[in-house]
Amino acid sequence: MTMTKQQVVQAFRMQSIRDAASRVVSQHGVGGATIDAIAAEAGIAKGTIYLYFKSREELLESAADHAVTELMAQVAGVLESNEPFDVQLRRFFRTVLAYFDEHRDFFRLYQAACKEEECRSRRYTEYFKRIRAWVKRAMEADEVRRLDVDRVALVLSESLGAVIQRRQLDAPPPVDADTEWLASLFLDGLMPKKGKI
Amino acid sequence: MTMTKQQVVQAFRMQSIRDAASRVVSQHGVGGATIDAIAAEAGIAKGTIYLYFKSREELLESAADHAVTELMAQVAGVLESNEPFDVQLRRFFRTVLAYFDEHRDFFRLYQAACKEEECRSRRYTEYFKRIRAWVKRAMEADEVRRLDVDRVALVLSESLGAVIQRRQLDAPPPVDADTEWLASLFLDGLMPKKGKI
Amino acid sequence: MTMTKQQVVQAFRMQSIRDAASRVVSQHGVGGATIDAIAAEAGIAKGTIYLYFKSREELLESAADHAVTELMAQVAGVLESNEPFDVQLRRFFRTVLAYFDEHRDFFRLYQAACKEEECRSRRYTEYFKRIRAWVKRAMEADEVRRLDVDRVALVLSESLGAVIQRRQLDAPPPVDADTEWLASLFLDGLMPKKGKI
Amino acid sequence: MTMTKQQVVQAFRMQSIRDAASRVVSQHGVGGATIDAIAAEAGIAKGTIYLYFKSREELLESAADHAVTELMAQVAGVLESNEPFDVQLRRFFRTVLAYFDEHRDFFRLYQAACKEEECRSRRYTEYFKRIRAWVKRAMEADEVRRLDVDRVALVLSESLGAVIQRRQLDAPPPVDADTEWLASLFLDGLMPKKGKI
DNA sequence: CATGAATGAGGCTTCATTCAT
DNA sequence: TATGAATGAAGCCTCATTCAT
Repeated sequence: MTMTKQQVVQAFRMQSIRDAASRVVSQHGVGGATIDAIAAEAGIAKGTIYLYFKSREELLESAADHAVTELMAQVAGVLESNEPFDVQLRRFFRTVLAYFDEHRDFFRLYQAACKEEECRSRRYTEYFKRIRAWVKRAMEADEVRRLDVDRVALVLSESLGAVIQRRQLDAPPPVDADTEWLASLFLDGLMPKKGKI
Repeated sequence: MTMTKQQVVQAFRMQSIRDAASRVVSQHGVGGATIDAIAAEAGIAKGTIYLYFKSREELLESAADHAVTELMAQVAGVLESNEPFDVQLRRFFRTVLAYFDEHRDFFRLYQAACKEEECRSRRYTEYFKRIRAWVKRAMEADEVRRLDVDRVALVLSESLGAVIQRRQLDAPPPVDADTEWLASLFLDGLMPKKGKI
Repeated sequence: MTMTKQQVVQAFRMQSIRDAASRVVSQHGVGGATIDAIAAEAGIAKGTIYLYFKSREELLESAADHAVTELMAQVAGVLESNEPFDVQLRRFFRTVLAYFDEHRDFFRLYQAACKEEECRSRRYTEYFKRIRAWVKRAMEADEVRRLDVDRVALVLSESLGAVIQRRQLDAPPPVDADTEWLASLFLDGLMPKKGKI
Repeated sequence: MTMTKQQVVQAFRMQSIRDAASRVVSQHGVGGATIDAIAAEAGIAKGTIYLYFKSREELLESAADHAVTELMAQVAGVLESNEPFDVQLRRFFRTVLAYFDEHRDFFRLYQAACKEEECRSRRYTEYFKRIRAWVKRAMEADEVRRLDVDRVALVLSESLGAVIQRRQLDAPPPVDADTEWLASLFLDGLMPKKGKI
C-alpha cells in the first residue's frame, strides 16, 4: 500500500481534476462540462487532463465512480452494523443526505452522466448491491416485510436520491428532519396507524 | 376555440415533429437527437423544423411538455375521483406504469432533457402539483398520515419513475404486479404487521 | 448516364474541392494540407467539405484517385494503339510529361499521400497494370527483349515520375526533348552503338 | 580531428537518437514518428532529444542526412574505381540494393521526410552529384553514349529507388538478380539485339 | 546533463442555424 | 411554405516544445 511520491502526486492530481469536473457538471450540466471548462476550473491546461485521463468520457466516468466509491465507504459501516433495521435505516438516510449536503455537486453529475448509454455501471452496481444485501438480510431476519428485494432497494435509494436533489434547491430543512420523515414513511407507510392503539 | 384550417395543419405538423423527436431520443439518447436525425425521422427537411420551433432546445422542451401533458390528462381523472386513497393510489400507479409501457421512449427523453439546465419546468411542475394536491386532500381527510406533503408527493412520483426506468430493462413483470407491490409498500410500510391481528 | 441537375452540381462541387486540395498539397505538402487551408483555397467553409467527403483522408485519397484516373484516360489510347513499341513509348512519355506540365501539382500530392500507409492503391494499381500489360504484349510480339515484366513496367513509370518531378524545378526543357531522350535511353541502352554501323 | 571525451559521447548519443528515429519512421511512417515515440525507442526522456536537436524537423533531417552519408561512403569506392562502366554499374546497383536490404527502414524515412518541403537537400545532393560525376566521366571516356548527364543520373538513381521500394514488399528476389536485370536494361536497352550479329 | 509534467497552438469533425431558391 | 446546401462556432484531442526539478 506504500506509494511512491510519484504515485501520490498522480493520485492527487487525478482527484483534483475529478473534483473540478464534478464542480463544473454540477454548475453547467454534463453537456456543459467541456474539457475547456474543466481545465479552467482545475486551473490547468487542457492538454494536462489528457495526461491523466484518456478522454472526456473516461474522466466523467471516473469522477462518478470515485464519488460513488467514497459514498459507499461511508455507507458500508452503517449497513453492516448489528443494530435493528429501523435504526440502520435512519442512519443510512442521514449518512447519504449528509454526504450530499457536502457534495451537492455529485447527484446531477452522476445521474446525468449515466442516464444515457449503459453507464451507471460498475460502482453504482456495487453500491446498489450493498443496499440490496442489507435489505435482504433484514427480510430474512423478519425485521422487514417480505417484498421484492430488488424493488425495495431500488425505491429506497431512488427516493433518497429524489430528496437529495430536492434539497439542492432552496434552503433545505436540517438533515435530521428529512431523515426522520423518510424513515417514518418507509417503516410505517402512509396509512393512519389505526390499529396501533 | 375553433381553429382555422391553417392552425389545424400547423398543430398537426408540430405534433408530428414532436413525436419524431421523441422517437429519436428514445433510440439514440438526447445527445444523439440531432436536428438532422429528427428531420429524417419526421420525413421532412431540416429547415422545416425551424418554421415550427425556434430552436432545438425549444423543440425538445415542447416534446417533453406535451408528453407530460398527455400523461397528466390520463392521471387527472384518477386523482380527482372520490374513491378511497388506497384505491386511488393503486390506480395512479397502474395508470402511470401503463403509460410508460406504451411510451417507453418518453422517460429517457424527459429525464435526460431535464436533468441539465433548469428544465423539468412548467409542465412537470403542473403534474407534480396535481399529485401534491391529491396527497394533501388525502391527508386533510385523514386518509393518510400527516407528513410533509411535498416530500411525500416527491417520493411517490420519483419511486414510480425509478420503477418505470427499471421496467425498461429486461422483461418487466406485469403492470399489476408492480402496482400492487408499490401500493403495499407505501400504504403499510416495511415493518412486519405485528399488531394487525 | 444522364445525371439529374443535382448530381451534376454535386460532381462539380466535389471536383472543385479535389482541385483545391490538389493545389494546396502541391504548395504546402500533404502535411500542410489542412482542412482549413483546403476550404480557404476552395473559397468555401470548412464544414462544407464534410458535406462531400467523409474525412480529410477520404478527400485526399479521392483527389489522388481522380488525378490518376484522368491521366489513365489519356494514356489508355496510346497503349492500346497498334503502332510499333518505340512509337508507343515515345507517345506514352510525351502524354504523361504533358499531363504533368499542366498539373504539376499532382505528383507530390500523389507520391506523398501514398508513401505512408498502404495507399497508392486502387487507381494507381490500375494505371500500373495497364502499363504492365502493354509491356507484356510488346515482349510477346518480340518488339521488346524478354525481361522481368513487372520490373520493366516499374522502372519505366518511376523513371518517368522522376523526370516529371525534376521538370517541376527550374525551367524544364520542352516536353519533346525529354520524351526523345527517355525513349532513346530505354530503347537502346547506355552503351555506345558500336555494332550499329 | 581529435575529439574530447565529451564530444565523443555527444556524437554517440546523437547517432543513437537518429537510429531510434529511423527505426520509428520505418515502423510507423513519418507521421507516426512523434517525439514521444522516438524517445521511447531510444530509451531516453523526451526532453533529452532537445539537448541534441533543435527540433523534430532537424532531427529527422539529420537522420536522413546521416543515412545518405553512410550510403555514400559505401558507394564512393565503387564509383571511383578504374573498372569499366558496365562493371561499375553492376557493383553500384548491387551495393545500393544490399544497403537497403539491411536498412529498409531508411527509404520511407528519406522519401517521406523529403517529399514535403524542400528537403532532399544537402546530402542527397552530394550523393546525386557523385553519381552524376561518375556518369559524366564515363561519357567522356566514351564508355557510355552521350546523353543528358543530369537526366541519366536521375533515371539511374530513381529507378534503383523504385526497385528498392518494390523489394520491400513480398519476398524479393536475390540482390544479384535485380542487379543483373537492371544493368542489362540500362546497358543494352529494351530493343531486341538484332544487330549484334 | 537528464527528466517528464505541463503547456497550448492547431488539427479534425460535428451540428445548430440560416437563407437563397 | 418547404427545402437542404452552406456556414462557422465550438468541441475533442494530439503533440512539439518548454522548464522547474
